[in-house]
Amino acid sequence: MPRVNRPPSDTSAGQGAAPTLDEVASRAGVSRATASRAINGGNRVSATAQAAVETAVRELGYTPNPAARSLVTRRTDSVALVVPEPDERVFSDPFFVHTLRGVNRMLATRDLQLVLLLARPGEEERRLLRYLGSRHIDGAIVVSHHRNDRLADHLAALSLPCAFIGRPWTSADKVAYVDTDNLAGGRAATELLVERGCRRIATIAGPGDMAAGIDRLEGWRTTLRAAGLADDLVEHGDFTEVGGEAAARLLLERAPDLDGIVAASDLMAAGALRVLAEAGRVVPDDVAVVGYDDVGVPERTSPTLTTVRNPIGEMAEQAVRLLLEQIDDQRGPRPIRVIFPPSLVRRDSA
Amino acid sequence: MPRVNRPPSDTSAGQGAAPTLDEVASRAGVSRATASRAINGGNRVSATAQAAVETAVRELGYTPNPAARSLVTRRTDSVALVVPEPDERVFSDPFFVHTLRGVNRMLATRDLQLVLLLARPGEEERRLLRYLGSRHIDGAIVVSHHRNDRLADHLAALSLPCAFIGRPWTSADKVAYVDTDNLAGGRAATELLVERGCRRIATIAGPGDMAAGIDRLEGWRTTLRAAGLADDLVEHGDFTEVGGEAAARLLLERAPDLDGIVAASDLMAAGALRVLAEAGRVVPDDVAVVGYDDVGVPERTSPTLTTVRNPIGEMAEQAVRLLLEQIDDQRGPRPIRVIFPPSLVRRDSA
DNA sequence: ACGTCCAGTGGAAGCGCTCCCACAAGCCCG
DNA sequence: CGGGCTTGTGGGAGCGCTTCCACTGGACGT
Repeated sequence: MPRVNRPPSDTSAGQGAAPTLDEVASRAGVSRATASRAINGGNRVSATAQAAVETAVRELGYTPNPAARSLVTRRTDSVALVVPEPDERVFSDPFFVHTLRGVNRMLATRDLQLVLLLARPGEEERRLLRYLGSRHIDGAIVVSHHRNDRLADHLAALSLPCAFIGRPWTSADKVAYVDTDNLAGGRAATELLVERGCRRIATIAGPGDMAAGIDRLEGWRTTLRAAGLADDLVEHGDFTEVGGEAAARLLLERAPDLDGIVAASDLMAAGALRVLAEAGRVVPDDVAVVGYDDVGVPERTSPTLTTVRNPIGEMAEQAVRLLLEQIDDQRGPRPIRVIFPPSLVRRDSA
Repeated sequence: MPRVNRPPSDTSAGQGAAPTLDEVASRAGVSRATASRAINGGNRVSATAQAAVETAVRELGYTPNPAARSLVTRRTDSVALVVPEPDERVFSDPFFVHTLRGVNRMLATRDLQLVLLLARPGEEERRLLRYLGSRHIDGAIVVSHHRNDRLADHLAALSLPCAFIGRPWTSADKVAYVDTDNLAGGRAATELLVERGCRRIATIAGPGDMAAGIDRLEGWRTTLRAAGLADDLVEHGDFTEVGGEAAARLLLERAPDLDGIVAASDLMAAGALRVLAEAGRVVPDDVAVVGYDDVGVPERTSPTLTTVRNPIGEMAEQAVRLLLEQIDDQRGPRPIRVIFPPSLVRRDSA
């Protein structure tokens, strides 16, 4: 006695229920196995069978059931983008936005889906880890920003394929990551000003709990010391324009004679430009300004911003590539790292 | 002869392989059925069995396999957030960012995952629709922004549970959506200025292909006409600060005597404030300014911005609620709509 | 002529889970 | 004290798919 569990109406063409592989197979006059092969790349399938299956698929509007598929393949074809989000900064940051788009674009080419995981530390982090450990996704890309973020440890322990964008604070030797050389970037920006003849060079540094902030500041500092200049003019900003304005005002107050500013982000540099203009300083003649990132902002300021280019697109791309490698040859995660060199982009502000 | 397909090493405790329900069950001394019940809410399970299962789960570090589960339940417990993304505007818009966070927060409470789907019209849209039609997700939230966006039609045809944030351009009678009354908002802002005594009131409108832009503009226009004032001072911006600056400059040039500006976003209003300050106009005495949205920006401008509050958080929340209703009682999608009234928030700029 | 090989194929065994159903107790009621 | 409950339980049948394996027949080498 065959089981008939479906609603009676379903005996008909059944618009409501999605077609299954069985239906495709019988319509194409082949077995389920052959139909499956035909659909997945057509290995070891005769041309006739292939064509028949393709026709059946089209006529039925068949789409494979992803749950059934991933139950057996143990792949979900989706990867997580993990964003520790202690505040809204992440989103206002063009850096992050471009990362997101880069990752998304790259994944799309491989037909992988992006699952966005926002998680503040604390309760949400537990949820996050639980999720990551549940075979929901094939791997994770982590936008690593903040200091006390033990995600890398946990991911390494989970042995889930993952790639960090930005060096993780812990377990940097256990996971794969891409990064730029922020130290070199900070140095390059500062050296430009020194060579230009600036002698009183300030910096608007990033937050002290983010690698990008710390390293760029350090690059600024070493360069100044090497040049025998004072390195006392430091104000921290939060990578935003408003933060940059506030910092610039403070600096101007502390050192009315300053003749150069290295900002740790373009947005902060833009804020500084505005403050300098208000204060009647001419850029770059009175004060030269260098930004950081070069994504979107620098062309639009006035004057246009000389900046250190952060190859965000390539970084995102590379991160995805590292991730896919790990997913593909399942020897587990491997701690590869790729560091991109920064490059100076000269425009009008310095 | 039993099938032994696993690698030999797996006979042992098998750290590598994830534990299955079977293992939990046998460890707890119950059947798989009982274990399943215990894990899913514990209905019709004795206290002892419940406890035994919970212990086993903990000891084994068991997590249900989502693929297996959704294969039978026909639920994936994840919903898509669809963002038509013709350009980067979406991300720089605080409105969008807050929507994202609101949706995410709301979904988190129900343990649903957010799958972010960015799709430019064109090739990517095909991919998107294919994805949506494949039982990958239980439903979709669509941030509806742009005019020639036929997503609503397609979703209605797919009969996939969905909810739009912002009235869709087509099929508005077939799908559920939440929106604010942008017309009323535009009116309220303008009326405030009229009552204040402004007589030469300009507007910085949003893009002409977005509902929010059009409706707010229309609200401005009807109010001015009703008051017997001229409605010729219109400049369009792109919802950004830079756009607002440009528009304000243009307006000031066209009508040096203007005494009021209604901006379709806070960011544009902030840009206008800056231009007005540069031009030596005192806000609100010379020129009164009203913004729109009230999310983050208005408190930080100087002077602080009077604005029309857009209840973004509640909208996102409500959208998720509409979606969940449809998902829960599977009578298919229903075209409910919820319109939020805007409210005026008075600060210093008007 | 015969074995060998290999491209194609279908049968069937699961992947790990939920849930229907049958069944065993214990309970209360008349 | 037997019939009906409710409550808890396990057996087992799938969900829709991939993939192992055994098998066929024709092309090929010797």
